Amino acid sequence: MPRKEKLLNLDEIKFSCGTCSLNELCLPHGLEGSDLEKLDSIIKHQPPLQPGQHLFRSGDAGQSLYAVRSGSLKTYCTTKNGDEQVLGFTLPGEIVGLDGMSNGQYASNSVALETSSVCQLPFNQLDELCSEIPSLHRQMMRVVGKEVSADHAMLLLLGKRSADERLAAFLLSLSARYKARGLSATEFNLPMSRQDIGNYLGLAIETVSRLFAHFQDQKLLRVNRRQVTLIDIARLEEMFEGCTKVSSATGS
Amino acid sequence: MPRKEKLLNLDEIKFSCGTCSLNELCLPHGLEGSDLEKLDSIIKHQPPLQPGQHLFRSGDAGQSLYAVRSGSLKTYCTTKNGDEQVLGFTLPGEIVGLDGMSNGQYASNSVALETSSVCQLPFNQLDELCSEIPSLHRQMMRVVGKEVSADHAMLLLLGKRSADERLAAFLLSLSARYKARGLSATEFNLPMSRQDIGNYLGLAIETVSRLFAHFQDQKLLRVNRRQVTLIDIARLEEMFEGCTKVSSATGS
DNA sequence: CGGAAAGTTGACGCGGGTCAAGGAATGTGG
DNA sequence: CCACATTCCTTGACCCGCGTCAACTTTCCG
Repeated sequence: MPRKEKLLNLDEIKFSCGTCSLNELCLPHGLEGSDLEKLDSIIKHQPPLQPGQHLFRSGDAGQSLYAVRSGSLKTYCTTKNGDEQVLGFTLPGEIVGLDGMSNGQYASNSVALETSSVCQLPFNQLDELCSEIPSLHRQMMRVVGKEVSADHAMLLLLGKRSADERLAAFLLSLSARYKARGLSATEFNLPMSRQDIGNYLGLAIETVSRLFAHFQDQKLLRVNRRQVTLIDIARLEEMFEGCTKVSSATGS
Repeated sequence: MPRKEKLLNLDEIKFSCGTCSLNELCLPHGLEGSDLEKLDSIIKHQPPLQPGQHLFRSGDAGQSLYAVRSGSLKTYCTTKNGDEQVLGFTLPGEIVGLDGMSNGQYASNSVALETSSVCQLPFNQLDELCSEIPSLHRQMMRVVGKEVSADHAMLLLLGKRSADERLAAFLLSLSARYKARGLSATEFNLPMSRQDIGNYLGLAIETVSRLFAHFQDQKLLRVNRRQVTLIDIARLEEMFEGCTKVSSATGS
């Protein structure tokens, strides 16, 4: 099948950190030349994930970080009595799987919300590379520090903020992250369901739905199912004055 | 002043990772011999912190991690409108300051709850040492992964759990951490105020007070101001079935 | 076309926040 | 040693934000 082979080759060319448009947002940020190639050489590529397909599950003997290349993921954990807490959403250029570094198995689950592809970075090879390339080690630490900061901002959100402040913060975070990826800051599709949003923000799904309606009444945004248009970002920000920006782990 | 000099020498001898009883809980875990000495050599010691004294503040150009040697710290962040969210409490052997790794300044504040001493670990020297000692790099990653896992467990707690489940989880976490340090798992002093507990758990101070009274009525524990005696740990755990254990960043 | 999943909207009630008052421990100056 | 203030904690009364329950609509998908 020569046709398939050709496609694979094309993929391999396209999937290098050096030519990846997310480069600056992602782990390679700050790396150059041969260092970039070394990082490239340890990355394993996989067939894209289908919606609903898991990248890893809690308890999996996971030994890799993953950088999202396209699509989006949802990370969540579950309790023994079965209910689920959404921990975050991962957009292209962001890293997922950090909680697997503690003891060799993941403490959370990660599932594709849409068709998504990821770059797999095995821990042990990444570790080795970090000794060779000091700036990679430093970049790893930055990514990790960012994740910790983001989680802390989220703790503040859940601990102190009212329902409308939470939703405003969530939309602003998405907006900023899309903008950083060269997409529109005001018009985007939500990759996740109301269920997921509510769960993530510690709110009932009905509350989320009502808040969207309420925001629309106030001319803060327009919303039609998953299509959102932010109209008055300034007032949304004002409404949410004072919280550190909520974002996921990224480079830089 | 020969007397002072002698004291200082004693301190220096006592304050080495090799002889520290927290060794196994802390960053040096897994290191031996000369590696341990190298780590020791980059640690800066400081005069103990007094209650209420800050280790660092949000925005400080912080360039260090800190390992708590004795006492306890509270980490918190603030919003522009002034209110405060407690992010965690740090006990001996635990690491604080990870969120300073992302961009060279801390995103949170850390303050001593009682007289406390810490070991200061400058990032840049730690980075260098990580290239030299691969197992230190791996241990750093474990510590960081653990912090992320703990934060995720906390997100679940705030997002999904009722007030009594939150307090039960908090007490069990403290109990387990004291036990790991060779202290009693059933009798301990709370180093933090009701205010801090409530803030940390996303509850009003009055709610915390009422819950303590309620738990006491149910013979789950005895409490007198900050002195707590857990009577029925099994029922506390049952009450909190299903949440991952909440703990702070530690070694191993 | 039918059945399920996702989203919306309204009615109701409870968990826990808020307000207020008072007690207990600790500190401070006389 | 005592009056007094201050801080920390407790307890009660009230009430509101948001969860829960339920009915309905819309979209999705085989």
